[in-house]
Amino acid sequence: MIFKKNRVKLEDIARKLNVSIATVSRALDNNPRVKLSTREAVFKTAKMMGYMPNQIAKSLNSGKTNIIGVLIPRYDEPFFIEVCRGIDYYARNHNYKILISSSRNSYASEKENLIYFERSLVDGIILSPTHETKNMDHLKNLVKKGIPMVLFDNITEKIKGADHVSIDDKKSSFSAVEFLIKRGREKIAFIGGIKQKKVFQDRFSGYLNALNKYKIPVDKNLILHCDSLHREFEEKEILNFFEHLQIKPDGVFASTDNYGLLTMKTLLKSGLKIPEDVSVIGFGDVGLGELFVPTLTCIAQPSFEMGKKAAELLINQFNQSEDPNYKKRTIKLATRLVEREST
Amino acid sequence: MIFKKNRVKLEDIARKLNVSIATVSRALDNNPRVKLSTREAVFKTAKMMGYMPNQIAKSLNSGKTNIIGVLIPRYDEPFFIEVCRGIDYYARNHNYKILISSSRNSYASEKENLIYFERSLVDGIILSPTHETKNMDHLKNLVKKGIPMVLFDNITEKIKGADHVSIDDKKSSFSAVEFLIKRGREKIAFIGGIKQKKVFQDRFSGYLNALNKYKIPVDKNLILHCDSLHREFEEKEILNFFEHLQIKPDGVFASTDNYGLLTMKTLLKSGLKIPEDVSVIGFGDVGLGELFVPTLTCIAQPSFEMGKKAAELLINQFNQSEDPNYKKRTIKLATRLVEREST
DNA sequence: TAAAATAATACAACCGTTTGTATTATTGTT
DNA sequence: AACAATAATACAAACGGTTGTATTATTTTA
Repeated sequence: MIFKKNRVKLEDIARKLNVSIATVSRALDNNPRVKLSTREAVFKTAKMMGYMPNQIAKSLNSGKTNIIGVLIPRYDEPFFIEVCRGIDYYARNHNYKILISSSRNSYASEKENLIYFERSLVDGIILSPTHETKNMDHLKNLVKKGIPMVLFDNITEKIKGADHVSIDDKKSSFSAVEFLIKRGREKIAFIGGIKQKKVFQDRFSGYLNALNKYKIPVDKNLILHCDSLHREFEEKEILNFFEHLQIKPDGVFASTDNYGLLTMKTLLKSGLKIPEDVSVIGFGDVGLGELFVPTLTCIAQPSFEMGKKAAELLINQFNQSEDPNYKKRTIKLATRLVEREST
Repeated sequence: MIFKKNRVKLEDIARKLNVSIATVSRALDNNPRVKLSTREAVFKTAKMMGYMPNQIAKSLNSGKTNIIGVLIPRYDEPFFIEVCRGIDYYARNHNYKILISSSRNSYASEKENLIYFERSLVDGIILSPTHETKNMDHLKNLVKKGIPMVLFDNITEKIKGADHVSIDDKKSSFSAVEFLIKRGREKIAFIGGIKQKKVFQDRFSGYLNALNKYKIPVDKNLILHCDSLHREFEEKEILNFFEHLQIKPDGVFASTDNYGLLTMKTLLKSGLKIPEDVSVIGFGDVGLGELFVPTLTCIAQPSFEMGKKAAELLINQFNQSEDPNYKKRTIKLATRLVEREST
């Protein structure tokens, strides 16, 4: 690291001006304790020498890094990227940077990443637990140590001392399915994601609740829980499911937009017309739905907002860190149904 | 930052065991200079007390952060996310972390972010310049200071002392257009991106070169350079373009997959059949093309590989940092044409 | 013009590690 | 048992800043 050795530091400026390091430090901070003329000289010299403060040294003695650790289950999911954008947006405006990491759907990796965050002294953590994360002790321990934390999206279990941001998955999917039912659909298929994941469990519950309310019998054949962790396999799973279906559905509730698109693709190929023969509704609204023909009706989840809110809650925690009774919050953001051509 | 105050540090372990801090430090490092029994006691106590090394202090001391700064023009472009995944993959395996930031297509923000990277003492930088970045002085200065750097994707100008990774945009788009021509297409439209951006200029050149070679006259009406910086507007631009076209094209070369999909959507809506009436070919292969019906033929750009390669080059630079004559490299990764249903 | 008040600056400790060197403890040799 | 050799550990400086307190320089006051 040659370049780090040659860095201009306070000492260099001090030597050049024949003043102490402390004076230079205060001068750059525009501290009135330093004579104006000295301050000006320091500024000038600092600029001339190309001085750049060493953030590491600052952090070491302030105990603050101004970095928020963000842990998501995967990068290749537009929802998470949107959330990150939201976090970044809010954080940037409040002088924080974000350090994003992916747990790649692995509990072990989640733990590892959190350890790294802790070692690096991030000021706080925002994360969405993986589907493998059943035991929350690693999170509870961090919170117990006093590390500010906000959970979002897939909240299996609430953690005392942390904030939570999510949507009401049950209610949202209920209304999606109800929407199909009110349009006269009765053979409604469900395409879910990894069964162990809370959000998908909830979306499934919502589906069941809606059928129940309208006294529509549940047909197990119309239910698919995808469990591919990678894009390439999802399509095959869905294709396979519809190919082997005896009864053709007249409606499909897909628990993500991606599943919704793959469903439409499969159905179209099998010769069905959307929405005439079958209506399809997705979940997420991550920008994919509008690309397709027909465009996909879906439950719009406010991803960017979710990120912004998570960052806001976290930064509030920072500012309240002196107050042990600061009340943590659980926020459910509103979703809405965006009607497009597929229904 | 209460939690940082309560952190267990070497001193606490040292005090408990009645040894010096230096001994604890060496013991945890498994240094044979420390008696085995002492080492064991230190390990045990460290574990018991929940010791976690302070990365900031380590970095200050070593002058190494083990962090790679990654700067991309935008988050909401799957290509960049794929590149980041590739960087992350390689970096992770070599004990580096990545700090991703977005310049949001702004030259000013690019400069700001680089300053932040420099202050934070990242060990090196991987970036894709924005379309606004004409003057490369800020990059040259960093390189001159000795900061390892790798540029990828949109390389306006090569920087002496940095590595470069990209594809051959001209050749790739040439072959895309040639492919259409060989299929008998003659009225081939071009959908480009921001004109100021090198990659799009090159893709346009490739288009022109192909027409030239096959003596097909260039029709300005068939050429569109999109300059929306946000998703929402791109569709309108493309819709508008095709609506006002007098002559209907029999082929379209879209310089990104997203443009390709939007094009297909527009053409399908106007009643044309793909690929019967018009063939469409995209660029990127970022996972969108397979969702659509018909699936999109495209030039596949090895995004993940590009990230991996960039990280590899950067980390090589780290290891050669003592050698001022270490030869920097410019790598062009191969693209390939993936034929799907749209042609 | 000397003492008091205040402005300007310097000194030194600290943040939590690492690491070269000095010191002390233990072992081996005769 | 005395000394050398070696093992084990302690001391202290360094990384680059910040900040409380001490010191020096200047101005004000009587």
